[in-house]
Amino acid sequence: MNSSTARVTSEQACPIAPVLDIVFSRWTTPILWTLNEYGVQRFVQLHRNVGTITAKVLTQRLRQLERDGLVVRTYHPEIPPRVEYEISELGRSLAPLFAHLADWSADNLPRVERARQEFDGAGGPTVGH
Amino acid sequence: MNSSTARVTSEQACPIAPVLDIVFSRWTTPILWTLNEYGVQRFVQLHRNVGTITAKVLTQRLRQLERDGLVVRTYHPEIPPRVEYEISELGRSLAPLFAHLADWSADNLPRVERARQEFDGAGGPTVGH
DNA sequence: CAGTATCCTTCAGGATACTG
DNA sequence: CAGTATCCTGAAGGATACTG
Repeated sequence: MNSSTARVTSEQACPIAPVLDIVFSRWTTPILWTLNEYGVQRFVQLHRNVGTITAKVLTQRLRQLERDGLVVRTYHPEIPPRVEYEISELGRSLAPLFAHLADWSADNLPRVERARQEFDGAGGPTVGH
Repeated sequence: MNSSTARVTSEQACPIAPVLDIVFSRWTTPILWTLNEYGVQRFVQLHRNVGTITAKVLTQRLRQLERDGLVVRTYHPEIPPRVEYEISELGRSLAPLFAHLADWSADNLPRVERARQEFDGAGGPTVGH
């Protein structure tokens, strides 16, 4: 195995790979975003606010976020039960990053749109082949 | 449909949702990262450097990136053919964002790790239930 | 209310073989 | 070399029904 044939793992190829699973799994950004915007919410409220997600998947993602320390779950043993979800301090530390992303989006999404139209108009990769 | 029952789309719930498909689709960050680090590369080189990705999927992702204007593909009609991939200016504009992400990772990945161990050690969500 | 438990479908992505 | 063409599998996620 020499350096010209060695295959590399995606983690080696990309130092930010590990974070992606944590922060950018499906539904995690809508969940974190609404928790950050609207504060503490019960399960049903979150369900309504996060969009067209099923209860099963919402639960799965919330468990993952709780496990990773980005969200705090509080169970109140009442009847009927009350469960509240809140973004943690660690979760809140993502806010500047999300803002950065929103800025990039505002600045460059139009360029992406134009690139797509050119590409589609020209009819595929690299005209002439 | 009143405000207490209205269901919302994930795009409404999360302004950054549209960018995620563009920038954080699977394999896009390793591809962009290596193109940014090592400069212009031919298909096979990229294939070696990006990690354990198949040629088919690499082609798919490269097409998407080209279409979105993040990558430039140059076809040289020789025999054998030579194709070179390069990150575009638009693609390069993501560098600060990726750096931000790398910083967050360096600062907070350990916290995530600890949170996971606590969660797993405690045996699931919210002890007591 | 806040979830589970099942069943089911889809489809991204891998393996393999082939081509201009 | 730089891909495409096929086939195939597993795992994510939706629909639905049920429970403490």
